[in-house]
Amino acid sequence: MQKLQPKIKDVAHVAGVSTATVSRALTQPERLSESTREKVYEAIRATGYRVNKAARNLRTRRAGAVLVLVPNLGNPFFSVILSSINEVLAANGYSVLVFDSQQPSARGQVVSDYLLNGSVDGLITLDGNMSSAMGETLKSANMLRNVVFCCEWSDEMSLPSIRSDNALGARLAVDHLFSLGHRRIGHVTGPSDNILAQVRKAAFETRCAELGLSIAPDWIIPGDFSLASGALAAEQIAAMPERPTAVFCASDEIALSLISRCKHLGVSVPRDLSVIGFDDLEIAGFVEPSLTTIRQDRTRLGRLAAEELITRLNSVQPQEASRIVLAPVDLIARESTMAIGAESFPPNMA
Amino acid sequence: MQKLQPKIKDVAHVAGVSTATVSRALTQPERLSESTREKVYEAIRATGYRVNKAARNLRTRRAGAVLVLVPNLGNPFFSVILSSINEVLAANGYSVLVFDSQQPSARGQVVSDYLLNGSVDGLITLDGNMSSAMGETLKSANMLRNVVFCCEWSDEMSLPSIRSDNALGARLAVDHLFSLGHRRIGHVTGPSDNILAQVRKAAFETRCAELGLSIAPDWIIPGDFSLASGALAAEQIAAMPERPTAVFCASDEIALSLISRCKHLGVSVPRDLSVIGFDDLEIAGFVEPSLTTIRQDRTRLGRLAAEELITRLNSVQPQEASRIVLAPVDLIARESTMAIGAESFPPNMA
DNA sequence: TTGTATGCGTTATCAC
DNA sequence: GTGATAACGCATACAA
Repeated sequence: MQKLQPKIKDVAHVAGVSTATVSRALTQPERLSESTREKVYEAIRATGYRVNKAARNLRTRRAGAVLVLVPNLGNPFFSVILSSINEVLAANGYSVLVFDSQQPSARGQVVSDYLLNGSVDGLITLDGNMSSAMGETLKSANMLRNVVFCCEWSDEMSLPSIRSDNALGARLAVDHLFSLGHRRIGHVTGPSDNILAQVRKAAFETRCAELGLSIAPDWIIPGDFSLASGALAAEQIAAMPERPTAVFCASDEIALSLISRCKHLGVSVPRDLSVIGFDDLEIAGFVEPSLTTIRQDRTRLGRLAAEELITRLNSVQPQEASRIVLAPVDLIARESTMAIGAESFPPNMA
Repeated sequence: MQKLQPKIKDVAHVAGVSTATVSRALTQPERLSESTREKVYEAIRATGYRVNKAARNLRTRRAGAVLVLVPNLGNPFFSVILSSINEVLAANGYSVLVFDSQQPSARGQVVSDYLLNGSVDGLITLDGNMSSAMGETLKSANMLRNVVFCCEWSDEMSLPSIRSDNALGARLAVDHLFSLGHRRIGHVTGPSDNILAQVRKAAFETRCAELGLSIAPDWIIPGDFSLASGALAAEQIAAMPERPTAVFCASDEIALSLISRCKHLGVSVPRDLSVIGFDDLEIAGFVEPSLTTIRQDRTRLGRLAAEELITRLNSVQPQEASRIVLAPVDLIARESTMAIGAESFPPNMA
């Protein structure tokens, strides 16, 4: 295609040095005398030379790239994380390869290939459902030490994991509602096979028990994090003879659509029902009523995961096998929750 | 790291053939006799061999990867597109490299490197603001024929472009409002340097003129596609002595937050103000009132862009330089717009 | 149909 | 501090 792309040899010729010297100027400039170093730089500028990535990768047996596995790229929750991962990795000279783990494609094979054929040096997965096949792949490729979980994780694999303090988040949610006087609290869950959903639900139940709240079985409504499941949950709640006065949703998407559907059904939020979400999507602050929620610092999650991986990639020493980093969460009190029995409205934080 | 990774030579040895034959089994299986082909496959299975990507790339002078440039990865509008791009490219054996073009990093240099150092074979950019420097880079790398614009584009570069019919969208919006009896229509724009914002605004004004509507200057409210700008626009509208009865927003995010803020300000949507958005984000159907909007088929946009690029990458023949594909848009009428003067409506809980 | 031999562009190992 | 030179692992032109 481009026959004219200069190679290291051309630069060496122009600079009047050997190819080895040019290579050094690129990778360990401090080992050259200043004069030759400048000569080489000048030659590089003059020729417009760029190192050929494939050749370098072949020789160094590294890829300079990281694979990020995202469950459902279309979900707005993940894109911010992806962005901050990208930022940190780019700043450290790594490329970001992205793959949607819920894609129709025969993903097992595809992902394995990335790992085994040297396309990437490491993996950050936002998907906690790692197949055992993939675990085997990682092990066989000696890549277990180059994997970092972000947000989600798998209890079966003891790998480093950057995650929000989900249990704390659930407790904060329950405590918030409790302090507002709520004693009848429901919960719309995430998918039962999702680790986040499991942890949040368990912590919800534990906290309720600690506070002496009795939760009717039908107040635990199965969902899947999606907008659709939030709307469904609203229908169920509206139809209950004994409604909860508040509901803790496992995601903001659930909460947002639940609130909207409730309005349609004549259930007013927060007057008839207080609603609290999880995530703090950007839009949570821009709806009416604005959404009380548990904030996850997605930017930090992505950044920490990227930094953790880079540390591992750069160090020869085996790192602590399964480092778990809990990122803090915060309760963001907005308008979708209010004190029980309280008349009227907004920023009513009793 | 992994000293044991089998190479093509090992497979050849096990299969009792030459390395060339193994290579052929991988790239042009039809040129081998069935017996040897099977022998090779078996050996590959037995050894657990995987092609070394770097070596292949070096030899073939291809990367098997595509760079996708996304302006603000955090914006939910783009992630669905990214997902469908990923799907098509993966199905065709290409990896997806993603880069946030609004990243703090010295992006010009970084992106240029991707293109010049052979990391990628082509580029799909969702960012229409292509710097002239980058245009030069592409030209010098002979990569101009491997670039496809998706969603946004640049009029200065005649490159293939997959985009929604934005002008039609704006017309549909105006016509919808007009048919509902609205004669005083406002518009919240996107960023003035954005091509989509420009086209939508121009088409809005043209259509209004065609319909004989006079638009007060202050009804054209500058925005930037963001939630924040929608809320600001609501403030401005509420404060107007002569309000429009309807407003066409350049994005769903603008529309959604505009509606919410309007409620806070005592302006009821759609009773006092009809609002129509642009994009049809998933959440548009899950808010209350649900959002009337112009639907863009994001999945199709991504898929078409990916397919267009693949066609170009696979063909030696020079393709039509600047093919423009207009993806259809649709008006999705929901609850945020209503006939003027019409008394009440759905969930209008006053 | 299959094997032999060369080169893709770089970095690492030696010497000097 | 710098220069030869041998890999890195694969695909392909050419022979057979």
